Amino acid sequence: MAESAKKAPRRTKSRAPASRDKRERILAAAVKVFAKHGFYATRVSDIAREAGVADGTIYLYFKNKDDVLISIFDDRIRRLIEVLQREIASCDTTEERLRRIIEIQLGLLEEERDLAEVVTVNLRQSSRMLKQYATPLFMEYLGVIASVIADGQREGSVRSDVSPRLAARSMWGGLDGIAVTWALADGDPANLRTAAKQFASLYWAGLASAPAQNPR
Amino acid sequence: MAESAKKAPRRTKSRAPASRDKRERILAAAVKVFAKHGFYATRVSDIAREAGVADGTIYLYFKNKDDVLISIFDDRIRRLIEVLQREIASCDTTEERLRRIIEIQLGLLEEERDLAEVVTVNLRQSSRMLKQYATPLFMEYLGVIASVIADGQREGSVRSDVSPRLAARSMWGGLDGIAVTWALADGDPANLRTAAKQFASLYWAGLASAPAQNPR
Amino acid sequence: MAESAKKAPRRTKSRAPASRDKRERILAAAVKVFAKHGFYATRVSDIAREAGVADGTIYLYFKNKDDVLISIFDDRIRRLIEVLQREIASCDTTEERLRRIIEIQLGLLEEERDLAEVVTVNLRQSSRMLKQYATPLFMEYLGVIASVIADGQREGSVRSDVSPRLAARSMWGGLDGIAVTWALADGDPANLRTAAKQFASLYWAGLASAPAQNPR
Amino acid sequence: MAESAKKAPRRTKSRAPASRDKRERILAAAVKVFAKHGFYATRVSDIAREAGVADGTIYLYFKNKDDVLISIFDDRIRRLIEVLQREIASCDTTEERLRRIIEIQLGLLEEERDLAEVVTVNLRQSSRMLKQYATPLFMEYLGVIASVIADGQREGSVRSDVSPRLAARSMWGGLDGIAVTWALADGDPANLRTAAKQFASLYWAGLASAPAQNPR
DNA sequence: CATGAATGAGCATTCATTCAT
DNA sequence: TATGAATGAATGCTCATTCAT
Repeated sequence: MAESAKKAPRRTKSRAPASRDKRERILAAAVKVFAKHGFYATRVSDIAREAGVADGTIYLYFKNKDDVLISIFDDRIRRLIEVLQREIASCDTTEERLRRIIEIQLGLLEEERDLAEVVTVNLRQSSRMLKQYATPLFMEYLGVIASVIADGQREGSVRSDVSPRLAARSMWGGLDGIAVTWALADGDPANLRTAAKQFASLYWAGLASAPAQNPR
Repeated sequence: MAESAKKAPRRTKSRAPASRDKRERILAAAVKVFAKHGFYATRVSDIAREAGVADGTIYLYFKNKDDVLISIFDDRIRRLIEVLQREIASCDTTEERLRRIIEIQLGLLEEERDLAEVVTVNLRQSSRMLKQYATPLFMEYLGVIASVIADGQREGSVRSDVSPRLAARSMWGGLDGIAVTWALADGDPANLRTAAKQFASLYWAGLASAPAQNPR
Repeated sequence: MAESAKKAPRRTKSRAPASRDKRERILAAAVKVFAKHGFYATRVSDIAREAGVADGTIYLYFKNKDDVLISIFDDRIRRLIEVLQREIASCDTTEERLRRIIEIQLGLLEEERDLAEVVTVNLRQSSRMLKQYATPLFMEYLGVIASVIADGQREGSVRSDVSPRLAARSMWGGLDGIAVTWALADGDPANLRTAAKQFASLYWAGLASAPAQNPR
Repeated sequence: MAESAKKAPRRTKSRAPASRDKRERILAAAVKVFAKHGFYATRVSDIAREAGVADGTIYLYFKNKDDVLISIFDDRIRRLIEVLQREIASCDTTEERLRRIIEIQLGLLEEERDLAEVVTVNLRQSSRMLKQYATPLFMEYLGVIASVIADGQREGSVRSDVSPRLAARSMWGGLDGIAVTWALADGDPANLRTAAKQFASLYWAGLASAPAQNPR
């Protein structure tokens, strides 16, 4: 504290909206490095360097490394759910709603590929504790999709012989499968948009109650 | 934990049968502990204890811990592909073939839940190296499904406006999504069988070229 | 544990100087334990304990165990070379210079017997990497001696029918041979001083260009 | 023993003068690999492979890895001492005897460079136990040289103001120094022979009692 | 609040040695 | 005797976490 020569430069940002800002910066950094190297291969110091803070600082905002990952889920997925719900509300038909969800979930890959990678890849490795935290949130996300489907069943646009929950699971899984292989293989945005359209068509064809919905 | 079955022979050093048998035992043990604690949380000594061998013995059969995981993929998935191809050959229609694949992939969960967990969970965490090894094999697996779909398109039973590759991806993903949430949630075999039926219906409805295949 | 000696200076927040101290302490500890047990038999934790630091701390200052040994060579021999050159500069004749070198090299044994042991013993075991690092430095040391001899030849005090390089090698070897056997055998400082005198006489007699240099 | 398919090939030599022969082969192999990689970096299995025997076989002939190195010293140096003594006996003058010793010790490098490397390099690393065994033998070797010098002093050809023991040490050391740097640097046999001549001249000039022995 | 040097538990891997065959 | 699969103790190194400044 008495060392003069040190305080001067202060390269760690402008000090103003500190707390909130720094937490955010750490999360963003974590998303980036987790996506690149995976949770286990990422060192806390990697996150710190990427965020431009000291290692110890991370422990002022998060309980431990696990907590950083948990917080990503918490922050980001919660936000995603909000976006989803807003979009859903602005759609008129169930088909449109599902199409929108598909676009958003796959679109996430383009806009925030890192985040998608983290959510997708890291949901599974996780320690027990992490699983405990991440699962409910993930279930909530699935719940949003499931309720769109359930609503569709109620209004008659969706066949009633499938469990909304199951349909939601398989939709999420299908999208995830596309995402994983897309990331593994080409990574071309154009292909992704084509994939979104085809998947939507496929999925809605499977789900719609009416006859003849397969486009010729 | 195999306590009973193991203690009897105990360090009587039944040297003879060795090699093949022991490698197999290590792999089986690895599947078990990887499934329970995940790849990263599993120590090599855990595998060794489970397999009833010394730590060092593992290195007589595998290059390192990564190699154990890779070998699981290699051995097991290769076997799975063989089973799949045999089953496919014995089916008459594309619908039947896809239904069979769905049953097998989900059925794997019941018979070899640990293996399914390992394959499912660990395909993604993995180091670069692992990814390198696992991906081609996984692509081969997808290829089997894709070719069934392509065949279906050729014979006219499958709509031709979707890429077989994409359809395969989303099918695998859907099944995987069901598997993950099933494992995370209930884990009741009955539910799994129901899920298989519903998913098959859903998926085929989406994929079939003809009209009106949605059961009333 | 160095409790006392450490807390005092603690002034400079600028990590480097504070570090300097600890790095030095680790090197000193390493010299001590390497000398006692040899490089291979010494565990990193031995060095750490001797230095009063944690195992991990060593890796803040050195890349690995090899690097510790390399650093000893680097630091110490560089220092030795400097001393040598300063001393050489302050001598008037070649004979005096060589006598001085002999005294210094053998004298090192008394003052820093551990260091001498490490330098002497470990120059040879070493991994390839170590050899790579140690050799050039050692060659530089030999070069100092060789240039003294070459100067002697130029001014006519040293016979010109021997290669300065070879003469330097054999001088270093002779001193080293004395050192090794001295350490192995008695270890009596008095004997060492006698040895230094006799060797100087012997060596100069062999090297001098003039006749009759054997003292009666 | 009951496995038929195994005994047939019998690639492990002709079985006749087994024991002696095999021990010898192991020692020769050990010299080779110790020279190449050093004692510590050499695995017992390396020696075994080089010798064409099984790992376990080595323990039928030697107590442990250390014992192999000790045995090399014992066998080889004992032999070297014998050679030296025979050669010495066949020389007429002290000068000639020393010249012969120099030639033999340096010549060893050419003929049995590996052995020289082992003796030279490994004398020093060694565990305590090894030191215990190797030192006396080494001292015996030095004793041979020392006694030649002592004889020379008695007959008046060698100056009497140096300790024969010290002279022997420095001679061995000088030769060793030349050897080490020769191995490190060029490795050209021609240079080695030149070195032998120069060193002999240098050394004898230093040691001789008479005046004017420096060749013009 | 922020820092980053220090800590030390934890773990993969190696390899000398044993021993059933 | 000879074998080599199996053993398991031993250890270098990493990295999440702490805490004095």
